Amino acid sequence: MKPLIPDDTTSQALTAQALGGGPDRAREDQSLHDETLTRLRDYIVEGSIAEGGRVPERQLCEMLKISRTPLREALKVLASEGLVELLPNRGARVRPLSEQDLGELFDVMGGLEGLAGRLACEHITDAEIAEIERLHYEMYGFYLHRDMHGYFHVNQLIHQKIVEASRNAALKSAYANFAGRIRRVRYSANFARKRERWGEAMREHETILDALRRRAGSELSDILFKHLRNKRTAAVEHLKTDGMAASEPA
Amino acid sequence: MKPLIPDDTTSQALTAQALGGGPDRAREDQSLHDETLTRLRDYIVEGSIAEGGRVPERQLCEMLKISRTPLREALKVLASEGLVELLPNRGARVRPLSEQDLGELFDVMGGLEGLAGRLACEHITDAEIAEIERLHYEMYGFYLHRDMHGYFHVNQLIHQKIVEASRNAALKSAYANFAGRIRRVRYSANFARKRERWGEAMREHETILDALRRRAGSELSDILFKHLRNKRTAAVEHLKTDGMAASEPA
DNA sequence: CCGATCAAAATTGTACACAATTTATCAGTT
DNA sequence: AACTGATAAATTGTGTACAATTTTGATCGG
Repeated sequence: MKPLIPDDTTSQALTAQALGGGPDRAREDQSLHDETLTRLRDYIVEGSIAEGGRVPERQLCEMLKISRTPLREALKVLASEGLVELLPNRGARVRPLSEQDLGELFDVMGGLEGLAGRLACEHITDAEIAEIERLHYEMYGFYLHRDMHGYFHVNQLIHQKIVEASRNAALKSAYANFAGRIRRVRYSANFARKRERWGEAMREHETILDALRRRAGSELSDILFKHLRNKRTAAVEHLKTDGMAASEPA
Repeated sequence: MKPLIPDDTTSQALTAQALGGGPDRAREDQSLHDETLTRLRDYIVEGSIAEGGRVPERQLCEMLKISRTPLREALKVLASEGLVELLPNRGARVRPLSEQDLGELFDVMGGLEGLAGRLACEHITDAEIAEIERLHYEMYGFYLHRDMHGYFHVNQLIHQKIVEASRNAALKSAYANFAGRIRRVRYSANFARKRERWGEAMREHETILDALRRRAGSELSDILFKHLRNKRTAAVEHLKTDGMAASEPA
Protein backbone atom coordinates (compact mmCIF):
# COMPACT_ATOMS: atom_id res chain seq x y z
CA MET A 1 0.00 0.00 0.00
CA LYS A 2 1.00 3.62 0.03
CA PRO A 3 1.87 5.84 2.95
CA LEU A 4 -1.13 7.95 2.09
CA ILE A 5 0.17 10.68 4.29
CA PRO A 6 3.69 11.92 3.92
CA ASP A 7 5.43 12.18 7.22
CA ASP A 8 7.11 15.49 6.71
CA THR A 9 4.00 17.28 5.65
CA THR A 10 4.99 20.89 5.48
CA SER A 11 2.80 22.18 8.24
CA GLN A 12 4.25 25.63 7.86
CA ALA A 13 1.69 28.14 9.00
CA LEU A 14 -0.52 25.72 10.83
CA THR A 15 1.77 25.33 13.76
CA ALA A 16 -0.58 26.52 16.41
CA GLN A 17 -2.90 23.92 17.80
CA ALA A 18 -6.25 25.29 16.89
CA LEU A 19 -7.67 28.29 18.63
CA GLY A 20 -6.01 27.38 21.85
CA GLY A 21 -3.48 30.09 21.73
CA GLY A 22 -0.92 27.53 20.93
CA PRO A 23 1.08 25.76 23.47
CA ASP A 24 3.53 25.20 20.66
CA ARG A 25 3.92 21.59 21.61
CA ALA A 26 7.10 19.94 20.58
CA ARG A 27 6.78 16.99 18.23
CA GLU A 28 8.12 14.62 20.80
CA ASP A 29 5.54 13.44 23.27
CA GLN A 30 2.47 14.09 21.25
CA SER A 31 -0.36 11.87 22.26
CA LEU A 32 -1.87 9.73 19.59
CA HIS A 33 -4.76 12.13 19.57
CA ASP A 34 -2.64 15.16 18.77
CA GLU A 35 -0.70 13.36 16.14
CA THR A 36 -3.90 12.16 14.54
CA LEU A 37 -5.39 15.63 14.74
CA THR A 38 -2.48 17.24 12.98
CA ARG A 39 -2.22 14.62 10.30
CA LEU A 40 -5.92 14.60 9.57
CA ARG A 41 -6.07 18.37 9.47
CA ASP A 42 -3.20 18.61 7.05
CA TYR A 43 -4.71 15.84 4.98
CA ILE A 44 -8.00 17.67 4.70
CA VAL A 45 -6.52 21.12 4.23
CA GLU A 46 -4.50 19.82 1.37
CA GLY A 47 -7.74 18.86 -0.27
CA SER A 48 -7.09 15.12 -0.36
CA ILE A 49 -10.72 14.37 0.30
CA ALA A 50 -13.46 15.50 -2.02
CA GLU A 51 -15.88 18.13 -0.77
CA GLY A 52 -18.73 16.58 1.09
CA GLY A 53 -17.17 13.19 0.58
CA ARG A 54 -18.13 10.58 3.09
CA VAL A 55 -15.28 9.42 5.24
CA PRO A 56 -15.88 6.05 6.85
CA GLU A 57 -14.11 5.89 10.14
CA ARG A 58 -12.88 2.40 9.50
CA GLN A 59 -11.05 3.49 6.42
CA LEU A 60 -9.37 6.40 8.16
CA CYS A 61 -8.40 4.16 11.03
CA GLU A 62 -6.60 1.83 8.69
CA MET A 63 -5.03 4.74 6.92
CA LEU A 64 -3.71 6.28 10.11
CA LYS A 65 -3.03 2.96 11.79
CA ILE A 66 -4.99 3.79 14.90
CA SER A 67 -8.20 2.73 16.55
CA ARG A 68 -11.43 4.60 16.39
CA THR A 69 -11.23 6.39 19.71
CA PRO A 70 -8.45 8.87 18.96
CA LEU A 71 -9.73 9.25 15.44
CA ARG A 72 -13.18 10.22 16.61
CA GLU A 73 -11.70 12.66 19.10
CA ALA A 74 -9.80 14.29 16.28
CA LEU A 75 -12.92 14.46 14.15
CA LYS A 76 -14.84 16.26 16.85
CA VAL A 77 -12.10 18.84 17.09
CA LEU A 78 -11.92 19.30 13.36
CA ALA A 79 -15.67 19.79 13.36
CA SER A 80 -15.33 22.52 15.94
CA GLU A 81 -12.68 24.11 13.75
CA GLY A 82 -15.13 24.11 10.89
CA LEU A 83 -13.22 21.78 8.60
CA VAL A 84 -15.62 18.86 8.72
CA GLU A 85 -19.27 18.38 9.35
CA LEU A 86 -20.59 15.74 11.72
CA LEU A 87 -23.98 14.38 10.79
CA PRO A 88 -25.66 12.42 13.56
CA ASN A 89 -25.33 8.71 12.97
CA ARG A 90 -24.14 9.46 9.51
CA GLY A 91 -20.51 10.18 10.01
CA ALA A 92 -18.15 12.94 9.03
CA ARG A 93 -18.04 14.82 5.79
CA VAL A 94 -15.60 17.38 4.56
CA ARG A 95 -17.47 20.59 5.03
CA PRO A 96 -18.52 21.91 1.66
CA LEU A 97 -17.80 25.58 1.20
CA SER A 98 -20.50 27.47 -0.59
CA GLU A 99 -19.79 30.69 -2.38
CA GLN A 100 -21.20 32.53 0.59
CA ASP A 101 -19.11 30.56 3.08
CA LEU A 102 -15.99 31.47 1.19
CA GLY A 103 -17.01 35.10 1.14
CA GLU A 104 -17.62 35.07 4.86
CA LEU A 105 -14.30 33.47 5.55
CA PHE A 106 -12.45 36.00 3.45
CA ASP A 107 -14.15 38.83 5.30
CA VAL A 108 -13.15 37.38 8.63
CA MET A 109 -9.62 37.00 7.33
CA GLY A 110 -9.79 40.62 6.32
CA GLY A 111 -10.86 41.61 9.79
CA LEU A 112 -8.12 39.56 11.37
CA GLU A 113 -5.45 40.89 9.05
CA GLY A 114 -6.66 44.40 9.64
CA LEU A 115 -6.41 43.80 13.35
CA ALA A 116 -2.97 42.28 12.91
CA GLY A 117 -1.82 45.33 11.01
CA ARG A 118 -3.19 47.69 13.60
CA LEU A 119 -1.50 45.84 16.43
CA ALA A 120 1.66 45.41 14.44
CA CYS A 121 1.97 49.18 14.22
CA GLU A 122 2.12 49.25 17.99
CA HIS A 123 4.80 46.64 18.38
CA ILE A 124 6.78 46.18 15.20
CA THR A 125 10.49 46.87 15.27
CA ASP A 126 12.46 48.67 12.58
CA ALA A 127 14.22 45.42 11.83
CA GLU A 128 10.94 43.68 11.19
CA ILE A 129 9.81 46.46 8.91
CA ALA A 130 13.07 46.19 7.05
CA GLU A 131 12.48 42.46 6.65
CA ILE A 132 9.01 43.06 5.29
CA GLU A 133 10.41 45.69 2.92
CA ARG A 134 12.88 43.14 1.68
CA LEU A 135 10.09 40.64 1.08
CA HIS A 136 8.07 43.34 -0.59
CA TYR A 137 10.74 44.03 -3.14
CA GLU A 138 11.31 40.36 -3.63
CA MET A 139 7.63 40.02 -4.35
CA TYR A 140 7.82 42.93 -6.72
CA GLY A 141 10.52 41.03 -8.55
CA PHE A 142 8.23 38.06 -8.95
CA TYR A 143 5.54 40.41 -10.17
CA LEU A 144 7.81 41.82 -12.83
CA HIS A 145 8.83 38.37 -13.93
CA ARG A 146 5.24 37.25 -13.90
CA ASP A 147 6.13 34.44 -11.52
CA MET A 148 2.77 33.79 -9.97
CA HIS A 149 3.92 30.97 -7.77
CA GLY A 150 6.78 32.86 -6.22
CA TYR A 151 4.57 35.90 -5.85
CA PHE A 152 1.95 34.10 -3.86
CA HIS A 153 4.49 32.47 -1.66
CA VAL A 154 6.16 35.72 -0.68
CA ASN A 155 2.78 37.37 -0.41
CA GLN A 156 1.68 34.90 2.21
CA LEU A 157 4.99 35.36 3.95
CA ILE A 158 4.40 39.09 4.23
CA HIS A 159 0.96 38.70 5.68
CA GLN A 160 2.35 36.13 8.05
CA LYS A 161 5.05 38.55 9.18
CA ILE A 162 2.46 41.17 9.94
CA VAL A 163 0.52 38.72 12.03
CA GLU A 164 3.68 37.81 13.89
CA ALA A 165 4.43 41.44 14.53
CA SER A 166 1.06 41.85 16.20
CA ARG A 167 2.49 39.96 19.19
CA ASN A 168 -0.86 38.36 19.81
CA ALA A 169 -0.94 34.57 20.12
CA ALA A 170 -4.71 34.34 20.20
CA LEU A 171 -4.91 36.29 16.97
CA LYS A 172 -2.23 34.15 15.43
CA SER A 173 -4.13 30.99 16.23
CA ALA A 174 -7.43 32.27 14.93
CA TYR A 175 -5.67 33.47 11.80
CA ALA A 176 -4.11 30.06 11.25
CA ASN A 177 -7.46 28.41 11.67
CA PHE A 178 -9.23 30.55 9.12
CA ALA A 179 -6.30 30.45 6.76
CA GLY A 180 -6.48 26.67 6.83
CA ARG A 181 -10.13 26.64 6.00
CA ILE A 182 -9.62 28.90 3.05
CA ARG A 183 -6.50 27.14 1.96
CA ARG A 184 -8.45 23.99 1.31
CA VAL A 185 -10.32 25.55 -1.56
CA ARG A 186 -7.28 27.44 -2.65
CA TYR A 187 -5.56 24.14 -3.09
CA SER A 188 -8.15 22.58 -5.32
CA ALA A 189 -8.60 25.79 -7.20
CA ASN A 190 -5.62 27.44 -8.77
CA PHE A 191 -5.82 31.15 -8.37
CA ALA A 192 -4.12 32.00 -11.58
CA ARG A 193 -5.62 33.98 -14.41
CA LYS A 194 -6.21 37.08 -12.38
CA ARG A 195 -3.75 39.18 -14.30
CA GLU A 196 -5.75 42.36 -14.28
CA ARG A 197 -6.21 42.19 -10.51
CA TRP A 198 -2.52 41.56 -10.05
CA GLY A 199 -1.30 45.06 -10.65
CA GLU A 200 -3.94 46.43 -8.36
CA ALA A 201 -2.90 44.07 -5.59
CA MET A 202 0.68 45.14 -6.04
CA ARG A 203 -0.27 48.78 -5.66
CA GLU A 204 -2.26 47.97 -2.55
CA HIS A 205 0.79 46.36 -1.09
CA GLU A 206 2.69 49.58 -1.67
CA THR A 207 0.20 51.43 0.47
CA ILE A 208 0.31 48.69 3.09
CA LEU A 209 4.03 49.05 3.41
CA ASP A 210 3.73 52.79 3.52
CA ALA A 211 1.19 52.76 6.32
CA LEU A 212 3.27 50.24 8.20
CA ARG A 213 6.34 52.44 7.94
CA ARG A 214 4.38 55.34 9.38
CA ARG A 215 2.90 53.08 12.02
CA ALA A 216 -0.52 54.33 11.04
CA GLY A 217 -2.58 51.65 12.72
CA SER A 218 -6.13 52.64 11.89
CA GLU A 219 -5.18 53.41 8.34
CA LEU A 220 -3.35 50.15 7.87
CA SER A 221 -6.24 48.23 9.34
CA ASP A 222 -8.55 49.80 6.84
CA ILE A 223 -6.25 49.15 3.92
CA LEU A 224 -5.73 45.55 4.86
CA PHE A 225 -9.40 44.82 5.16
CA LYS A 226 -10.10 46.36 1.80
CA HIS A 227 -7.16 44.51 0.33
CA LEU A 228 -8.67 41.24 1.51
CA ARG A 229 -12.07 42.32 0.35
CA ASN A 230 -10.67 42.65 -3.15
CA LYS A 231 -9.06 39.26 -2.84
CA ARG A 232 -12.39 37.93 -1.74
CA THR A 233 -14.13 39.22 -4.79
CA ALA A 234 -11.59 37.56 -7.03
CA ALA A 235 -11.69 34.32 -5.11
CA VAL A 236 -15.45 34.03 -4.98
CA GLU A 237 -15.61 34.86 -8.64
CA HIS A 238 -13.15 32.12 -9.27
CA LEU A 239 -15.01 29.56 -7.20
CA LYS A 240 -18.19 30.45 -9.00
CA THR A 241 -16.74 29.65 -12.40
CA ASP A 242 -14.36 26.88 -11.46
CA GLY A 243 -16.59 25.31 -8.88
CA MET A 244 -19.19 24.76 -11.54
CA ALA A 245 -16.83 22.84 -13.76
CA ALA A 246 -15.80 20.69 -10.84
CA SER A 247 -19.29 19.66 -9.87
CA GLU A 248 -20.49 19.45 -13.42
CA PRO A 249 -20.36 15.77 -14.42
CA ALA A 250 -24.01 15.17 -13.58
CA MET B 1 -3.86 10.73 -6.02
CA LYS B 2 -6.16 8.84 -3.72
CA PRO B 3 -9.70 8.07 -4.68
CA LEU B 4 -10.46 6.35 -1.42
CA ILE B 5 -13.54 8.46 -1.04
CA PRO B 6 -16.73 7.75 -2.92
CA ASP B 7 -17.88 10.97 -4.47
CA ASP B 8 -21.25 10.95 -2.89
CA THR B 9 -22.35 14.52 -2.94
CA THR B 10 -25.72 14.33 -1.33
CA SER B 11 -24.92 16.60 1.52
CA GLN B 12 -27.20 19.54 1.67
CA ALA B 13 -28.13 19.29 5.29
CA LEU B 14 -26.54 22.29 6.89
CA THR B 15 -26.59 21.50 10.52
CA ALA B 16 -26.04 24.56 12.60
CA GLN B 17 -22.94 22.87 13.83
CA ALA B 18 -20.14 24.37 15.73
CA LEU B 19 -18.53 26.44 13.07
CA GLY B 20 -15.82 27.68 15.28
CA GLY B 21 -17.25 26.85 18.60
CA GLY B 22 -20.62 28.47 18.19
CA PRO B 23 -22.84 27.68 21.13
CA ASP B 24 -26.07 28.00 19.21
CA ARG B 25 -27.67 24.74 18.24
CA ALA B 26 -30.96 22.98 18.24
CA ARG B 27 -31.83 21.23 21.45
CA GLU B 28 -33.50 18.29 19.82
CA ASP B 29 -31.49 15.29 18.74
CA GLN B 30 -28.24 16.27 20.27
CA SER B 31 -25.82 13.47 20.61
CA LEU B 32 -24.53 12.85 24.06
CA HIS B 33 -21.31 14.42 22.93
CA ASP B 34 -22.91 17.69 21.93
CA GLU B 35 -24.98 17.85 25.04
CA THR B 36 -21.91 17.22 27.15
CA LEU B 37 -19.93 19.79 25.21
CA THR B 38 -22.49 22.48 25.76
CA ARG B 39 -22.99 21.72 29.40
CA LEU B 40 -19.30 21.54 30.16
CA ARG B 41 -18.60 24.74 28.29
CA ASP B 42 -21.29 26.59 30.14
CA TYR B 43 -20.08 25.13 33.38
CA ILE B 44 -16.56 26.34 32.78
CA VAL B 45 -17.53 29.68 31.33
CA GLU B 46 -19.60 30.38 34.38
CA GLY B 47 -16.45 29.97 36.38
CA SER B 48 -17.58 26.96 38.39
CA ILE B 49 -14.11 25.53 38.34
CA ALA B 50 -11.15 27.34 39.78
CA GLU B 51 -8.43 28.54 37.44
CA GLY B 52 -5.95 25.82 36.80
CA GLY B 53 -7.99 23.53 38.98
CA ARG B 54 -7.58 19.85 38.35
CA VAL B 55 -10.68 18.20 37.04
CA PRO B 56 -10.71 14.43 37.45
CA GLU B 57 -12.62 12.83 34.63
CA ARG B 58 -14.35 10.43 36.92
CA GLN B 59 -15.83 13.25 38.90
CA LEU B 60 -17.16 15.02 35.84
CA CYS B 61 -18.57 11.76 34.55
CA GLU B 62 -20.60 11.35 37.69
CA MET B 63 -21.67 14.93 37.59
CA LEU B 64 -22.86 14.73 34.02
CA LYS B 65 -24.06 11.16 34.34
CA ILE B 66 -22.14 9.91 31.34
CA SER B 67 -19.19 7.68 30.64
CA ARG B 68 -15.70 8.84 29.87
CA THR B 69 -15.82 8.59 26.10
CA PRO B 70 -18.16 11.51 25.33
CA LEU B 71 -16.64 13.48 28.16
CA ARG B 72 -13.16 13.14 26.78
CA GLU B 73 -14.36 14.08 23.32
CA ALA B 74 -15.86 17.22 24.78
CA LEU B 75 -12.65 18.02 26.63
CA LYS B 76 -10.63 17.82 23.44
CA VAL B 77 -12.97 20.25 21.77
CA LEU B 78 -12.90 22.63 24.69
CA ALA B 79 -9.13 22.48 24.57
CA SER B 80 -9.20 23.48 20.92
CA GLU B 81 -11.48 26.33 21.86
CA GLY B 82 -8.93 27.47 24.37
CA LEU B 83 -11.02 27.01 27.48
CA VAL B 84 -9.07 24.17 28.99
CA GLU B 85 -5.55 22.90 28.82
CA LEU B 86 -4.75 19.23 28.29
CA LEU B 87 -1.58 18.06 29.94
CA PRO B 88 -0.36 14.68 28.72
CA ASN B 89 -1.21 11.97 31.21
CA ARG B 90 -2.10 14.63 33.67
CA GLY B 91 -5.61 15.51 32.73
CA ALA B 92 -7.46 18.70 31.97
CA ARG B 93 -7.09 21.99 33.73
CA VAL B 94 -9.07 25.14 33.31
CA ARG B 95 -6.80 27.31 31.27
CA PRO B 96 -5.41 30.06 33.44
CA LEU B 97 -5.61 33.48 31.89
CA SER B 98 -2.66 35.68 32.50
CA GLU B 99 -2.91 39.41 32.32
CA GLN B 100 -1.39 39.26 28.89
CA ASP B 101 -3.80 36.57 27.72
CA LEU B 102 -6.71 38.70 28.75
CA GLY B 103 -5.27 41.67 26.94
CA GLU B 104 -4.78 39.64 23.80
CA LEU B 105 -8.31 38.31 23.94
CA PHE B 106 -9.75 41.78 24.33
CA ASP B 107 -7.81 42.99 21.34
CA VAL B 108 -9.08 40.13 19.23
CA MET B 109 -12.58 40.90 20.42
CA GLY B 110 -11.95 44.48 19.38
CA GLY B 111 -10.88 43.37 15.94
CA LEU B 112 -13.90 41.13 15.58
CA GLU B 113 -16.31 43.77 16.77
CA GLY B 114 -14.74 46.29 14.47
CA LEU B 115 -15.18 43.88 11.63
CA ALA B 116 -18.76 43.22 12.68
CA GLY B 117 -19.48 46.93 12.66
CA ARG B 118 -17.95 47.39 9.26
CA LEU B 119 -19.93 44.55 7.77
CA ALA B 120 -23.05 45.60 9.60
CA CYS B 121 -22.90 48.92 7.80
CA GLU B 122 -23.16 47.03 4.55
CA HIS B 123 -26.16 44.94 5.50
CA ILE B 124 -28.06 46.45 8.37
CA THR B 125 -31.67 47.41 7.83
CA ASP B 126 -33.34 50.55 9.10
CA ALA B 127 -35.45 48.41 11.39
CA GLU B 128 -32.34 46.89 12.95
CA ILE B 129 -30.83 50.30 13.48
CA ALA B 130 -34.05 51.41 15.11
CA GLU B 131 -33.89 48.42 17.40
CA ILE B 132 -30.33 49.24 18.38
CA GLU B 133 -31.33 52.83 18.98
CA ARG B 134 -34.05 51.62 21.28
CA LEU B 135 -31.56 49.50 23.19
CA HIS B 136 -29.18 52.43 23.28
CA TYR B 137 -31.67 54.65 25.02
CA GLU B 138 -32.65 51.86 27.31
CA MET B 139 -29.01 51.52 28.22
CA TYR B 140 -28.80 55.24 28.74
CA GLY B 141 -31.63 54.91 31.20
CA PHE B 142 -29.70 52.34 33.16
CA TYR B 143 -26.72 54.64 33.06
CA LEU B 144 -28.71 57.50 34.52
CA HIS B 145 -30.08 55.27 37.24
CA ARG B 146 -26.64 53.91 37.91
CA ASP B 147 -27.93 50.39 37.32
CA MET B 148 -24.71 48.63 36.45
CA HIS B 149 -26.25 45.22 36.00
CA GLY B 150 -28.93 46.37 33.59
CA TYR B 151 -26.41 48.50 31.77
CA PHE B 152 -24.06 45.63 31.10
CA HIS B 153 -26.83 43.39 29.97
CA VAL B 154 -28.16 45.81 27.39
CA ASN B 155 -24.64 46.71 26.42
CA GLN B 156 -23.90 43.12 25.51
CA LEU B 157 -27.19 42.97 23.66
CA ILE B 158 -26.19 45.92 21.50
CA HIS B 159 -22.85 44.43 20.58
CA GLN B 160 -24.61 41.19 19.85
CA LYS B 161 -27.04 42.94 17.53
CA ILE B 162 -24.19 44.47 15.61
CA VAL B 163 -22.61 41.08 15.17
CA GLU B 164 -25.92 39.70 13.96
CA ALA B 165 -26.25 42.51 11.48
CA SER B 166 -22.91 41.60 9.95
CA ARG B 167 -24.64 38.61 8.36
CA ASN B 168 -21.54 36.55 8.78
CA ALA B 169 -21.93 33.20 10.51
CA ALA B 170 -18.19 32.52 10.67
CA LEU B 171 -17.66 35.83 12.41
CA LYS B 172 -20.53 35.15 14.76
CA SER B 173 -19.03 31.84 15.80
CA ALA B 174 -15.57 33.21 16.34
CA TYR B 175 -17.05 36.08 18.30
CA ALA B 176 -19.00 33.70 20.51
CA ASN B 177 -15.89 31.69 21.16
CA PHE B 178 -13.78 34.62 22.27
CA ALA B 179 -16.63 36.14 24.21
CA GLY B 180 -16.91 32.90 26.16
CA ARG B 181 -13.25 32.87 26.99
CA ILE B 182 -13.39 36.38 28.31
CA ARG B 183 -16.67 35.89 30.05
CA ARG B 184 -15.12 33.34 32.33
CA VAL B 185 -12.97 35.95 34.03
CA ARG B 186 -15.72 38.50 33.81
CA TYR B 187 -17.88 36.21 35.85
CA SER B 188 -15.48 35.70 38.68
CA ALA B 189 -14.56 39.33 38.62
CA ASN B 190 -17.28 41.89 38.96
CA PHE B 191 -16.56 44.81 36.76
CA ALA B 192 -18.00 47.35 39.09
CA ARG B 193 -16.13 50.33 40.46
CA LYS B 194 -15.33 51.73 37.07
CA ARG B 195 -17.49 54.78 37.51
CA GLU B 196 -15.14 57.20 35.89
CA ARG B 197 -14.82 55.00 32.81
CA TRP B 198 -18.57 54.64 32.61
CA GLY B 199 -19.35 58.07 31.26
CA GLU B 200 -16.63 57.72 28.69
CA ALA B 201 -18.03 54.40 27.53
CA MET B 202 -21.46 55.94 27.23
CA ARG B 203 -20.09 58.71 25.04
CA GLU B 204 -18.30 56.18 22.87
CA HIS B 205 -21.58 54.40 22.37
CA GLU B 206 -23.05 57.64 21.12
CA THR B 207 -20.44 57.81 18.40
CA ILE B 208 -20.96 54.14 17.61
CA LEU B 209 -24.62 54.70 17.02
CA ASP B 210 -23.88 57.77 14.98
CA ALA B 211 -21.46 55.99 12.69
CA LEU B 212 -23.87 53.12 12.34
CA ARG B 213 -26.66 55.45 11.31
CA ARG B 214 -24.44 56.93 8.64
CA ARG B 215 -23.31 53.47 7.62
CA ALA B 216 -19.74 54.65 7.91
CA GLY B 217 -18.04 51.26 7.93
CA SER B 218 -14.39 52.14 8.25
CA GLU B 219 -15.11 54.75 10.83
CA LEU B 220 -17.30 52.45 12.88
CA SER B 221 -14.69 49.72 12.70
CA ASP B 222 -12.13 52.10 14.10
CA ILE B 223 -14.41 53.34 16.86
CA LEU B 224 -15.38 49.86 17.92
CA PHE B 225 -11.81 48.67 18.17
CA LYS B 226 -10.83 51.65 20.24
CA HIS B 227 -13.92 51.19 22.38
CA LEU B 228 -12.85 47.63 23.13
CA ARG B 229 -9.31 48.77 23.66
CA ASN B 230 -10.54 51.03 26.42
CA LYS B 231 -12.54 48.21 27.89
CA ARG B 232 -9.41 46.13 27.76
CA THR B 233 -7.44 48.62 29.75
CA ALA B 234 -10.07 48.69 32.43
CA ALA B 235 -10.43 44.92 32.50
CA VAL B 236 -6.73 44.18 32.66
CA GLU B 237 -6.34 46.77 35.34
CA HIS B 238 -9.10 45.07 37.24
CA LEU B 239 -7.63 41.60 36.88
CA LYS B 240 -4.31 42.89 38.06
CA THR B 241 -5.71 44.11 41.33
CA ASP B 242 -8.54 41.70 41.94
CA GLY B 243 -6.86 38.65 40.49
CA MET B 244 -4.31 38.81 43.28
CA ALA B 245 -6.87 38.54 46.02
CA ALA B 246 -8.73 35.78 44.25
CA SER B 247 -5.74 33.50 43.86
CA GLU B 248 -4.57 34.06 47.35
CA PRO B 249 -5.74 31.04 49.38
CA ALA B 250 -3.58 28.61 47.45
C1' DC C 1 12.13 14.42 63.08
C1' DC C 2 12.81 15.04 58.03
C1' DG C 3 13.84 13.52 53.42
C1' DA C 4 14.51 9.82 49.89
C1' DT C 5 13.08 5.47 47.64
C1' DC C 6 9.94 2.20 46.30
C1' DA C 7 5.28 -0.01 46.25
C1' DA C 8 0.29 0.75 45.79
C1' DA C 9 -3.53 3.35 44.20
C1' DA C 10 -5.47 6.30 41.19
C1' DT C 11 -5.82 8.48 36.76
C1' DT C 12 -5.20 8.83 31.95
C1' DG C 13 -4.64 6.85 27.00
C1' DT C 14 -6.14 3.46 23.85
C1' DA C 15 -8.56 -0.48 22.25
C1' DC C 16 -12.44 -3.12 21.90
C1' DA C 17 -17.32 -4.74 22.52
C1' DC C 18 -22.08 -4.02 22.19
C1' DA C 19 -26.37 -1.40 21.20
C1' DA C 20 -28.72 1.84 18.14
C1' DT C 21 -29.28 3.76 13.80
C1' DT C 22 -28.65 4.09 9.05
C1' DT C 23 -27.82 2.10 4.41
C1' DA C 24 -28.06 -1.63 1.22
C1' DT C 25 -30.25 -5.94 -0.57
C1' DC C 26 -33.94 -8.52 -2.09
C1' DA C 27 -38.57 -10.39 -2.34
C1' DG C 28 -43.27 -9.71 -3.55
C1' DT C 29 -46.93 -7.03 -5.60
C1' DT C 30 -49.27 -4.05 -9.02
C1' DA D 1 -40.32 -3.84 -14.96
C1' DA D 2 -40.66 -0.47 -11.23
C1' DC D 3 -42.01 0.41 -6.53
C1' DT D 4 -42.74 -0.76 -1.67
C1' DG D 5 -41.65 -3.23 2.31
C1' DA D 6 -38.99 -6.12 5.21
C1' DT D 7 -34.68 -8.01 6.34
C1' DA D 8 -29.60 -8.09 6.49
C1' DA D 9 -25.22 -5.62 6.47
C1' DA D 10 -22.63 -1.89 7.67
C1' DT D 11 -21.64 2.18 10.31
C1' DT D 12 -21.93 5.11 14.15
C1' DG D 13 -22.61 6.14 19.39
C1' DT D 14 -21.49 4.85 23.93
C1' DG D 15 -19.80 2.01 27.66
C1' DT D 16 -16.24 -0.67 29.60
C1' DA D 17 -11.74 -3.14 30.02
C1' DC D 18 -6.87 -3.03 30.06
C1' DA D 19 -2.14 -1.00 29.68
C1' DA D 20 0.78 2.96 30.73
C1' DT D 21 1.83 6.80 33.41
C1' DT D 22 1.44 9.68 37.31
C1' DT D 23 0.32 10.62 42.05
C1' DT D 24 0.02 9.05 46.67
C1' DG D 25 1.58 6.76 50.78
C1' DA D 26 4.61 4.20 53.58
C1' DT D 27 8.90 2.41 54.98
C1' DC D 28 13.68 3.09 55.63
C1' DG D 29 17.87 5.69 56.41
C1' DG D 30 20.12 9.95 57.97
